[in-house]
Amino acid sequence: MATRPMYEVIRGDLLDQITAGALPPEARLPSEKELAERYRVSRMTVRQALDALVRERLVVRRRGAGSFVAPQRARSRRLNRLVPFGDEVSEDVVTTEIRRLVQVPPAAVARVLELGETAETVRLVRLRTVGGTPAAVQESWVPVAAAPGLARTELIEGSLYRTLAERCGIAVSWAEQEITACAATKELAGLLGVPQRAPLVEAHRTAHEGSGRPVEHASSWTRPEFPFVVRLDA
Amino acid sequence: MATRPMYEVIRGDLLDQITAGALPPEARLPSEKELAERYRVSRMTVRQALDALVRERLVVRRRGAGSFVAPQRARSRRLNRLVPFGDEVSEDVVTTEIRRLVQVPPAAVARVLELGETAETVRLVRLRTVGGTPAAVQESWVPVAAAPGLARTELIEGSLYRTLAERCGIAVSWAEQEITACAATKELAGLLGVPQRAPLVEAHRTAHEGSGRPVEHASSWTRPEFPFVVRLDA
DNA sequence: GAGTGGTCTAGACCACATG
DNA sequence: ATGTGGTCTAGACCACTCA
Repeated sequence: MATRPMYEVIRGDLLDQITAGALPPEARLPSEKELAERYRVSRMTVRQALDALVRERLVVRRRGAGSFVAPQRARSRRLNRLVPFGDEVSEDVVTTEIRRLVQVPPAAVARVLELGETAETVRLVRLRTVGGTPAAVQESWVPVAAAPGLARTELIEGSLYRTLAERCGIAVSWAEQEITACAATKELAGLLGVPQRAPLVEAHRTAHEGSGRPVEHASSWTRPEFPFVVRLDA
Repeated sequence: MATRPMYEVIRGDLLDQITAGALPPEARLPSEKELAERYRVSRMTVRQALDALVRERLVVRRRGAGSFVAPQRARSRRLNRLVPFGDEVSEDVVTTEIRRLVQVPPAAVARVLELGETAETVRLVRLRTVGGTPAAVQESWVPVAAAPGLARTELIEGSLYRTLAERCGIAVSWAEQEITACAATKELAGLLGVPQRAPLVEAHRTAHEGSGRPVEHASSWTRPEFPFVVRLDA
């Protein structure tokens, strides 16, 4: 019996009640004391559960008053998260077309991946389509040394990160992304179905595993109808 | 004596040692037990201090091994934070030119600010200049009702948020931002010194106070040499 | 095996919000 | 005045890492 910690259990129960609507936005949660009694657990353990929900912005605490489900607008979707492309963009059907080859990357890419100038990478170029219209081109480089086998595996549902996780044992944990704008080159214009020199959203991302080792560098070009959404905190 | 909580004191001490370099990246911190003894405090209190540093990504824990200062590359600047424009862009000299007037905003802006169709706002248009070259145009709307006095106050160092905080008692706590691309209109091209139809980074932001009430809606157009940088987590 | 962080207890006193 | 969350104690057992 792989027994989860009690604070995880409590957090899960409260999360279920919040997402199911049994605890609607602004509703008061049971007090810490009451939860402690209900779960036959000490108050510190209840606080661990609530701490997690507060960090996830689902709950706010008010000293002297109680803990409350966060107002809807404070929740703001799954922002600043690394999510598969499909989840990023609505509910429409997402398809992916792939080109893949093994090659030595440009020097700038080798540098951010902390590779020597001659190390090989798997280069993936994907065309993402949403509801039938082309939305984005993504070009990724993954060091061959980091993910042996990637060159010979099919991508799981077009998702590089799922493939790295389930086929190569590499868990991407965080990434830094630069977002800017550019004019469509002739090639991008053709792929994305926009006029040459049309404005595109250009992004450059470096993804890392938990240890901090870089495992992917990617560039993407997206039609402006598909903006990036970011949450900022003070 | 406004006595800070002990876990804040401990966190502060460790933070100082990390930023001063006394505890360099990858260095092992004293064990929780040792810190507890040193500060004459229980281990749970030490853990509160370490929890905070872990959330700030300055420290990583390894069960059975110890707690360590996070590797440099995992820290990644002050990302996903609401910072004054000057802090966003390097060390260059930033100047600001301001136009300000009171007017009823477009319907789309009124809606996100949760205002009636006839409510007035302070509209600020700022031209941001970095090292002498124009970098961005920012257009902000702030409800007059939320910030009475804003219409008659000078901005503190060109910063709307500092002014709201120090002159109007409004603490902006978080914002949601949409980033996309557009082609420079004739007017933007003139202000930013780029050709007409040149690609620009376009962003739309709604900022909220802690209570969740929206206090600003802003749009900005930035030359692509000044990208947005975002950190994403799994 | 010794030391580390992960989880948990059963209390306590305090500052604060609300009726 | 009552009840809430904020802070803190002085222990405990466990799972894990490392020498």
